Amino acid sequence: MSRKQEFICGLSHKVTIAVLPRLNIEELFFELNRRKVEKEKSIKDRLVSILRDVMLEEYRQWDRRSQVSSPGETTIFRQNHETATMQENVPINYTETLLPKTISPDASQHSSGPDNVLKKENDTSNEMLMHTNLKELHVDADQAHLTVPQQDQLCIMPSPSSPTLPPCDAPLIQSNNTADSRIKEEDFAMTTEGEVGKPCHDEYNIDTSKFSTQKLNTLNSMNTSYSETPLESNTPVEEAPSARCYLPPDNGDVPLENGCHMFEDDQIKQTSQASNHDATEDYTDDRETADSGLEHSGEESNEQSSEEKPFAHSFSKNIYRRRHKEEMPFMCGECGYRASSKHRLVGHMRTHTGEKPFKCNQCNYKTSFKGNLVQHIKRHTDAEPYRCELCDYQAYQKFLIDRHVMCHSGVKPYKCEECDYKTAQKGNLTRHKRQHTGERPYSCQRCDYKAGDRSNLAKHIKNKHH
DNA sequence: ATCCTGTAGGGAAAAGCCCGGG
DNA sequence: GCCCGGGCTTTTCCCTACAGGA
Repeated sequence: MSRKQEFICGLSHKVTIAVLPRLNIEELFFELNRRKVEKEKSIKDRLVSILRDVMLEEYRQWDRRSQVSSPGETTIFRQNHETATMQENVPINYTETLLPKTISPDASQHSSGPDNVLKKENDTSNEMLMHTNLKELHVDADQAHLTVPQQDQLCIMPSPSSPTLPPCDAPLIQSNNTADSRIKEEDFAMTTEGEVGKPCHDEYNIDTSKFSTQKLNTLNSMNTSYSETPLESNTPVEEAPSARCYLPPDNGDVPLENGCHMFEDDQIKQTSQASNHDATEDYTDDRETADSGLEHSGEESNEQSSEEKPFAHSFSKNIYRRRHKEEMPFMCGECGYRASSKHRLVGHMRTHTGEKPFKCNQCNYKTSFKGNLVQHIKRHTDAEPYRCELCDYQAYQKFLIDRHVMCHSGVKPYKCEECDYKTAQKGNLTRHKRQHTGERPYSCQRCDYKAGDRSNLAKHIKNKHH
């Protein structure tokens, strides 16, 4: 798929088809419903496949229309779900990502009304959240010149009776205008869904009346200052963060910079809490029981520990599992990455901003993650705590010693599908496959030589041109 | 000289796990 | 006691360099 397609077929401004597998099944259903595609009971992979096909078809239709229309000029418009069909309007981009909190069989029974408009409900357990990023309508740079149409072409003016639609009083911002990445209230505009409140499936009903717009109050002045203590003798220097992070004023969704949003999923929370009891009965964790026996080795101590706090132990652990494995309420609007907590998402956002606040004071190394700096600093020490029992190899990372031991064992889990080649490292298989594809991405600047491996090109240059 | 492979170093990013405070 | 934020550690993925045999 071309980069162009990747960007155009997104669920929202920058979310691409590649993100589809990371969406919740509820989100997939919702997006399908939004596109008026008949859904079926299906596993998530199937839904992803369906939605991907739909999005590609939309793009193809749009592409054909673009070619028919005057070349060199493309108009941004939004799909009017009320009046237009997919054949008539093919969206370049969607400006909002709607995240239903849950799919309830009786969701259609939920009331809807004006009270829900832009209202932070006291009980948010049933609230479905959405976020918008109208201002970040991105179109690939190599696309045709964009003409911003009139406001009525851009925005779907919400019906007065629509319970979820704030007024659209601002035109969409031209896609390449990204100077100010902050989301303003005026930038919000929800499309009126033709299927609002209408069951989309016998069992999976999405009541869009339960959606509310995210809270728009951003605390721009808040700074994500880092207060890292120096790492022992190496004392990594900490840079002042250049990017600000938008933190939630309350329980609302949180727009972060660069289209990053956080979602508060109270419904999921409630569901998880409701399931806590059952989960605790099934939960066992060998490692934790082992840890509890540090002072008293053996099964006895473990059993004793469990007896002392039979419920607290499993409940606490269960909370951990719920937090870190089941709930992922914080989503990055850039790539669809989901995090279990805000600080994880903040860290993730550094991968998009390029912020690298952690610096090694012994070299120029910078990183976005403190843990990586800790790993890096080990390089500057002589300590290599991991040693191979079969040879003299030593490593400062456990992963390195594990991989090394794998070489001794002769285990080669990566197999080529086209020949009998096997290897212990995935990268080797990737490199090997270039033989079958004939790919030689590394070209010599001084002759016609091309290599499938960078090191071979380096050898060639060294031998031929030096 | 070139191709191919094995091995290993290291960075980036995310996940796992834990703890303290509200 | 519970929940949340956040810190530290570990794991995973990927790219790359280097050496050596064919």
